[in-house]
Amino acid sequence: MASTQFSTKDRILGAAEELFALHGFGGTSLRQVTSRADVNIAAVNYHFGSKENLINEVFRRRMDDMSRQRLALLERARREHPGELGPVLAAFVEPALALAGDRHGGGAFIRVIARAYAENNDSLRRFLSEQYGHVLREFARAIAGCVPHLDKEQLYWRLDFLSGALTYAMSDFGLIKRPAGVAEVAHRKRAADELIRFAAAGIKSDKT
Amino acid sequence: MASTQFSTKDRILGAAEELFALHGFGGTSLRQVTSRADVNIAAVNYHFGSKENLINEVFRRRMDDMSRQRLALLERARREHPGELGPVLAAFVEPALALAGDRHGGGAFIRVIARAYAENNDSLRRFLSEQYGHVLREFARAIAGCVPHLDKEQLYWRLDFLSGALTYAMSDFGLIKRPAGVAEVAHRKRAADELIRFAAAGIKSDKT
DNA sequence: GTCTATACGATGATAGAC
DNA sequence: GTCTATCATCGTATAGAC
Repeated sequence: MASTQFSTKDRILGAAEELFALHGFGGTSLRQVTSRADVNIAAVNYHFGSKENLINEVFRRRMDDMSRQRLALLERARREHPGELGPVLAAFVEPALALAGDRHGGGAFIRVIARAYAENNDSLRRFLSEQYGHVLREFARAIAGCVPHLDKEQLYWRLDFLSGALTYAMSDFGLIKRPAGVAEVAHRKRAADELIRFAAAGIKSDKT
Repeated sequence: MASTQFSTKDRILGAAEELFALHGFGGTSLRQVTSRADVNIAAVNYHFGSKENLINEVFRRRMDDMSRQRLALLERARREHPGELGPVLAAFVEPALALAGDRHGGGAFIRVIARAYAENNDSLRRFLSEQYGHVLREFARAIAGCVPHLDKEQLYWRLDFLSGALTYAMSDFGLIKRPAGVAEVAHRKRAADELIRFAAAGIKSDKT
């Protein structure tokens, strides 16, 4: 079979990702997805079972990749800059912002995360915690090693604040918008640098 | 008329807020809303014109109140603690966390906010920016007065990070969970104190 | 002014033929 | 695996009762 061809399943995932990013979940109909992917409407239910599950699979494809990048960068930071907080934060922040800024579905990705907030009790949240909780715990350990005076509870508060700030930055929801004259890559780099500086100061802040 | 009765309009708003929090905008049908509110399906279009406008009005009911509290506390902070960053941040953070912890619908409201991210509702975004942007700008001015060395762009980045961390804290999404033995009010106070300290250090951080 | 009954086109999902 | 056909349900609109 020709390697230039994608499977029906992959074509659906790709089309869904692009459309979700553009118009959101509710704003994207499966008929739009299957039309863009050039497959029959019923194929999405055959391969994914439901629209809900299709959304989860779009998300997983990106999240797995991001987690690998984060852990690889974290290991490098520990090796090359032991005891330094900045490189650890960079390992956490940069793969996420790179993904959010990726034109191919990054927008969809961040919206799935936001949905996980909202569905406070739901299976998506459990899924995230089970699949990717070890990544967060690894970063908690690394940060604790850089800021040993911090007690554990306070460290977790500050990790939560970092995650929240990062999510917000990824979502482009706030005051800051990318100016027309600035390239996407440069904008992401700026966001990462600003966030790392902000969070480093916050995390190092005195206990009392 | 009896004051113990809510109007049709209010019953629709209340039912919508609860259901939006539970199942999202897309996941909540107007028929579910009107069924819970015990009104006819057509009443929502009569009173609100569309589902989209109903969503906006659900936001307005909570946001107007929170914005008033924020601005009142901000004015007091400027009067009683001129030049101090902490009280300004407290004026921004505390009304939001109080709303998130309020048993009367506020808890539902924060989940509604997360839904807004998740579903990338552009018109809701525009609505929020138009209606409440002046509050954020007022805080930007106040913070700039406390940290004059910060240039404007950097200030806006940091305000976005603060907003993100605050939203995350409001949602109870992260690693930190309220322990069973801690009262809701005490947990909110702890969250506010931790966030104010974290953000103050981040905002004051040196430019380079 | 408020509200209801009802209808319309589009959607997500499913069953069964191929 | 993929299709066509079909179904319940969705948001919205309208006509008219009180």
